[in-house]
Amino acid sequence: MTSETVQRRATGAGRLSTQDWTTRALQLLVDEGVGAVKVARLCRELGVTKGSFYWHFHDLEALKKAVADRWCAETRVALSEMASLGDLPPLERIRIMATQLVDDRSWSVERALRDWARSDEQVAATIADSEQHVFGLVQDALEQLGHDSRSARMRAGLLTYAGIGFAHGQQSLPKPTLEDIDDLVNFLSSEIEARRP
Amino acid sequence: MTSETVQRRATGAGRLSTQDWTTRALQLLVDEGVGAVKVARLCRELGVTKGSFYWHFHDLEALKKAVADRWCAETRVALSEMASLGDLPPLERIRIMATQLVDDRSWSVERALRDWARSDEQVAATIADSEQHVFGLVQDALEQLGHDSRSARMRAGLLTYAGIGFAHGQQSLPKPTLEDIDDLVNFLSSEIEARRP
DNA sequence: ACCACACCGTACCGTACGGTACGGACGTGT
DNA sequence: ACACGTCCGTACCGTACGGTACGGTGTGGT
Repeated sequence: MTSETVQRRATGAGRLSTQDWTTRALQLLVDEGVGAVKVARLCRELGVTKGSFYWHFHDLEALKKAVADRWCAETRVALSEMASLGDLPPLERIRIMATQLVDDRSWSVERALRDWARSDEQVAATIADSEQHVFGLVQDALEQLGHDSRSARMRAGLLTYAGIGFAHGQQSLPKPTLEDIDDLVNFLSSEIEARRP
Repeated sequence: MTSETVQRRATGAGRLSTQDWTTRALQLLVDEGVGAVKVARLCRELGVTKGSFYWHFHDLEALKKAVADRWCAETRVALSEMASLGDLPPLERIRIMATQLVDDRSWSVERALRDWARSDEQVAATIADSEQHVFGLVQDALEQLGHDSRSARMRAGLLTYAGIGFAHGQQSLPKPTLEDIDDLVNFLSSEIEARRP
């Protein structure tokens, strides 16, 4: 039933569902920031008027909350999929996460959602959870490689913060290649050989 | 003359200068994001009306440009001060940069300005310059420590991205202590001992 | 004393936006 | 065929905002 509705709206005809609004709102949010998600703008892009919007949602906050709820759910799914990599060797887990972060277009929604989090508690909480989750995965992998907790904590934090930074960086710095990622993973898993005075 | 004007405005009396507007605008920008810097809001907080604003600036864009110009200038000064660390030992240079990044409150303006950069070309360009500059400093320091260019590039990118990420991260991850930074710097300057199969 | 200018207040306009009230079209079950 | 609920269009309101026009006020120079 819902799939049919979405299908019809995708072709331009038919009625709108809640998901149609949230998807378009999320797209607007990613492309042009929080300030671009407005009622009139959404209605114009969906080919409807405000009468439709205020039938589906009580107000703008309700729409934003729906978007946040949906994104939080999808993020939880993605994180659980990451956790299901537990049977792979630790080095491979880290490599996959690093590669996925760089290669995927997920950093664009990451960036948009992260500045939305400045004005929305729920989004901020979900992002914080996401950070801690990734950090924990990397830390566990490093500890399984024989690193003590202090070393694993430092290196996992370094990689996690670097991932966040990569999402927010301008494109001024050279984008790391697959070889760079290999170097990086090998580097992160290496032992400290000697300290220089 | 200007100092007197600023002084008097700081105590509540007197006329306003251009700097009074830019400082308050920057403060608003940092605290509540780009959407909070409005004419009426600024006038209310400065105890003036719009007649004053539109005498100092032609429109809102002019005010934003003034803020951007001023911040860009201050950033250039900070970067040149960083470059004046050239005579210090390389490890110390990296440690100072890392410590300053974590300890200082500069990350709050960093974060605000970086999402402003999404809608402003000048701000985006300045941030990109800043990134490349920091990256270059770290890379040079690592090369002076004997690392080949490929290794230095990877490690400098890792640290730079981690710095950006630290500015944008929620406070969910543990804030690195001074000891953590020591570990981090030692780790970044270490040699790869052995690769695990 | 007077003038000129920097600085600001007052009043006003156009527009964009969030939100409301209400009616009409369309399908669906009986 | 009838009623009912879903979904949306139309018209309208209040407000907040960017911007303009113009008059007033204080201060420094001559």
